[in-house]
Amino acid sequence: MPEMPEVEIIKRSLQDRLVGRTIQQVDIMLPRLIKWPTADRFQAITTGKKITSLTRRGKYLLFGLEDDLVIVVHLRMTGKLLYSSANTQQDRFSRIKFYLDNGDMMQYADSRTLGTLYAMSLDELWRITGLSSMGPEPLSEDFTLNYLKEGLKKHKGNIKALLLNQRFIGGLGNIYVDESLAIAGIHPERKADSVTESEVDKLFSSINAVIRDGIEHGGTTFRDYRDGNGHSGSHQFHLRVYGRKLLPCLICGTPIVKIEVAGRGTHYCPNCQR
DNA sequence: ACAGGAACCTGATAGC
DNA sequence: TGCTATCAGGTTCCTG
Repeated sequence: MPEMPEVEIIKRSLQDRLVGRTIQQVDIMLPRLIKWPTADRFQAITTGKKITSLTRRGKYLLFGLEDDLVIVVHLRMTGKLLYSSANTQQDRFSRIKFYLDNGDMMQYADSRTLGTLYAMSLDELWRITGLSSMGPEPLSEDFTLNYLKEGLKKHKGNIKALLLNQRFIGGLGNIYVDESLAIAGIHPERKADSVTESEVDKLFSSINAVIRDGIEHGGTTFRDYRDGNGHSGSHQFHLRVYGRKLLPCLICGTPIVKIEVAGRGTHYCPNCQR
């Protein structure tokens, strides 16, 4: 469900409330969500630990704990982290609860149960391949125009699949890729190596702009995305193509088309994007 | 290298 | 109303 802007907002909404708190109790209602180590070990090594930091890498959240331990969470499609008082009615899809030393809790809720959680020491993070092999993120120093240019040049496949590949760029997902391509005027089925110099320039700035705007608007709430306090974002009101099938393009009025590319629903303007 | 499909899962919604 | 099909902000693995 969430892409990098949504995960960033979740991080910001939880950071101040969690850092410094101690995890007093962990209830795991759905053990198979724990991918490392076992659910029992996860519970044993996190219980009683103080949370020392909360950071994000791509779509992963990393809860730093004392003793150089870390809890890693990937929300996949429908995962949520919700902070509340411990006696609040639990979410309908609550799967894991972290009870804190101040009488509050953070629950991991997930309707499709595709999310993944890990607990390990910092020097074991290499075990999470999606994390350790992740490419540079938009808005970061490592994500340069030249990196994008060279990467596109080397790829024979279509550009949408490449932009979705987290090894190439960390954090982009289906919505923000469609939006980036729309602003840059590039058809999602274009071969990556066919993109021209001036198009790469536009794409580079559109990727950064779309991610920056997404964060500024508190994320995109299309269905069930919420931040750590249960609040919706508003970037859905700023989307150019995603979810706008048959609606007029905001630039030229041509109806937005929806097709399948790289196995994902893909929206674009057939007039503006070539 | 790359495309396509399946798998992991469940819920909301559209269509009949 | 009730059944069936389709789709979903993600990632990984397998086959051709």
